[in-house]
Amino acid sequence: MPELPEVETICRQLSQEVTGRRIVGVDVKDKRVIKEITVKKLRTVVCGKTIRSVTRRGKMIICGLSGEYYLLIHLRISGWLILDESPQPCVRVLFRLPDGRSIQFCDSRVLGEIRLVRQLGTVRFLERMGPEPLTLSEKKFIRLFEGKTAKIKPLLMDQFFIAGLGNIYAQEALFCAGIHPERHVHMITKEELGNLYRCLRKILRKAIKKCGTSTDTYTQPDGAQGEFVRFLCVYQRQGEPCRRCQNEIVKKTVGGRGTCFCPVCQN
DNA sequence: AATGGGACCTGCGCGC
DNA sequence: TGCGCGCAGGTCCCAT
Repeated sequence: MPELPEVETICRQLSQEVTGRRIVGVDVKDKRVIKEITVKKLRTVVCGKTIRSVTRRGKMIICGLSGEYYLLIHLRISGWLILDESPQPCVRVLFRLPDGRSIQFCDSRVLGEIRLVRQLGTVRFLERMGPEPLTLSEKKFIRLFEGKTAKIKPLLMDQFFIAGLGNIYAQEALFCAGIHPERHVHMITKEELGNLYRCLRKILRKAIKKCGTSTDTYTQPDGAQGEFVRFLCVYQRQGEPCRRCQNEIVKKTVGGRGTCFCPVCQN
């Protein structure tokens, strides 16, 4: 699933490859991924525009275009971006570049979305989004939890609480910090939250360094796999031995989401 | 106000 | 072999 490290990897690679290039064509293969505007309008506006930047906020990819337009791309569960000359499997939209390559929005489950806006401030999802975990002090991180009572794992995955975490990295961070995913946050000490903060940042940094986690459809824009999958401790490891204590990793539903953890190391 | 569940989707793996 | 079912997950939306 594309979460912060995967989206960061995509943005870094794309930014390097396509910044300053012109979009010469937009080919929409599946209009379901285009939200809020018509395909015609998207094509009319985007054709001829130069890509000024490729950045992200949380899991949202923000592609700045000339003429003060922003292309917003959310990959949701099964989306990925490929930069290539030949059309890829599951491609839904292609943005053609002058050199023959296209930025290809691929998505097997068609839950991802592309939007075009003039002002980022008008996008509710971006406006309400919580802080970036990698540019947040420990003090501010701990302060986020004040007055909260929810279970820790659903809270970490709440984009309005903190940005960029999904089911993989929330689980991995909790394992690292030795915290049970169902603990209610008011029962977690400040020391434990400090530990969680350090675990979270360590894992996100390492995952970015390894160019993300390829478990399902995600690949980097150049087609390479994300290598963090080798370092997963709990995600999709139910039934396998805990890397720390050798007891069996279990899986249960927490806040409606599949959640793996070590019942011995995490409490 | 916070939480839970369904809808959106498709591909895959399972049981029969 | 083949069919149908359930599950996977991020976000939105509605109900409680």
